[in-house]
Amino acid sequence: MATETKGTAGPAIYAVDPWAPGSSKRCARHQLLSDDERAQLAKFATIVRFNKGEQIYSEGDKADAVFNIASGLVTAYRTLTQGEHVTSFLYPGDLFGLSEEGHYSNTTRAATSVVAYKIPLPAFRRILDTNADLDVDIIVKLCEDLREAQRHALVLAQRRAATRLAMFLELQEHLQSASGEAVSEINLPMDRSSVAAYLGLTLAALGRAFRTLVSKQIISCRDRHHVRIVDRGALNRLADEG
Amino acid sequence: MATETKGTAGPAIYAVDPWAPGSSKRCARHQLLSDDERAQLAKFATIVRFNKGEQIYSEGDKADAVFNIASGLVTAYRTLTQGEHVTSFLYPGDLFGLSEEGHYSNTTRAATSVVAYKIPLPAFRRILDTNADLDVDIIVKLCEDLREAQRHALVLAQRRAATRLAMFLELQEHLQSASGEAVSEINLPMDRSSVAAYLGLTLAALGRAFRTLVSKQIISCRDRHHVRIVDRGALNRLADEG
DNA sequence: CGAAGTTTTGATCAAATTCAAGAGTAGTGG
DNA sequence: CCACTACTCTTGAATTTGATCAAAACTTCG
Repeated sequence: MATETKGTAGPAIYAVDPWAPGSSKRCARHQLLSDDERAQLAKFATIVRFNKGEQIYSEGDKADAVFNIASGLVTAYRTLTQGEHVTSFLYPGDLFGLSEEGHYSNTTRAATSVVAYKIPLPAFRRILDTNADLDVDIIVKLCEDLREAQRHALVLAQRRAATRLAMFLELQEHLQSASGEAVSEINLPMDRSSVAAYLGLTLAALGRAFRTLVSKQIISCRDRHHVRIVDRGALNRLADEG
Repeated sequence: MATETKGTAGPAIYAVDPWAPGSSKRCARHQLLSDDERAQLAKFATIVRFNKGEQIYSEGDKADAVFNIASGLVTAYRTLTQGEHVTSFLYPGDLFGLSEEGHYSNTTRAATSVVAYKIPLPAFRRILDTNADLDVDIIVKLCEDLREAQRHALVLAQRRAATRLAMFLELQEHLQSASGEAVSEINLPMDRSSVAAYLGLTLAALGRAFRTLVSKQIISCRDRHHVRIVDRGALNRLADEG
């Protein structure tokens, strides 16, 4: 596990280059920030650690800092009268705590143990004001987040549970391959109930969807957090033909 | 076909102030751009007009310009094998065509007749590079778009059709009140099938949902594009308790 | 090992989809 | 101005699918 301390590497924002002529490697994410930018941000950032299950901030809290994940997985969610809705899963290189108007718009919780940079909002704004390049980086990152949220909506618009799961698995695989990890197996660090809440399904329906995909020989599960794609063609068909 | 003429007043981007201390008027949107910024953008912008139903750009097209709506309603959607999924409805003051990586990520179509500013991407990037304030404005706008997309996902995560419709109506009303319009009646310029595609429902299910809300005396429909809220309490309850 | 929590599985019930037909709205041209 | 056509929208009946409720299997952790 990557343990970082103050002043070594600094915050990092990973994203695909949006201006690139849509050529060869459309999917590779890379570090947006220059060493100088990282150093500048690091000056004001503190390293914070959260244990699995610990809350980072709550929906409605006064927003006083933005966070940048160094390692671990964060779940962003909203609490409704009838249950939880998971807004997004946040990975290393992601920036969060930004999209608000004075108050955080959702609750965030460490899904695994998490190490993150915490940057006070005033400092962050000051850096934004003085560093035009960083502005553009943030814009790039936000565009990516926006696309991601739209993809999430696309998943939720699907009728069949198996389709939603198939799309989710492809999404996760894509995320992992884009960040350079090995893709022989899809890693799902979050627990089932979070996946269910992300996919707008009950735990029961999600379980059934997994069973369906496994019994159709489309995927196989080593354990609850490791899925292997057996028949990619069938998975693709499920994902885009509904 | 779209006719173009040179800009007069200039682009305008409307959004809520995200840094404002979460005090009194949390919902009011205002013009983000200064006169100077608008003038600068106007120098490179052309005015384009689209008739109802006309396509503005297609998913996958090379992204060569961003658009800013002056008047009218634009529908952004993706085409799937099984039908259309509406990503978002775009209103005057909205900016679109930005969230891509060299290629547009969805298709846009004029839902009514539309007047928009078209800003070539190279010029837009140049302005971004030289104008730090504009960067921040774009960031603010993107954060708002992101929240919007997340709200959309929240709507789609709802199980009952009547709930989705209730949330949609509240969203539309909120949008209209935030832009200063009268709110005695909710205006739905788009057609039913677009609403259904936005809500992830079939036309049939949406029709039934409307009928349910009307028969329960929660709303009343003057015609297909004008809805009045009769029992706001009940609508709220439906929207947040599922 | 045992206990609390999490996940799978099963049977019933409610709700949306599908398919098909009927009403309502434009929009066109005589 | 009305009638005609094409289109959009609503309504109805049968089927599919997920939710719900409840119980059993599996994990995890003390």
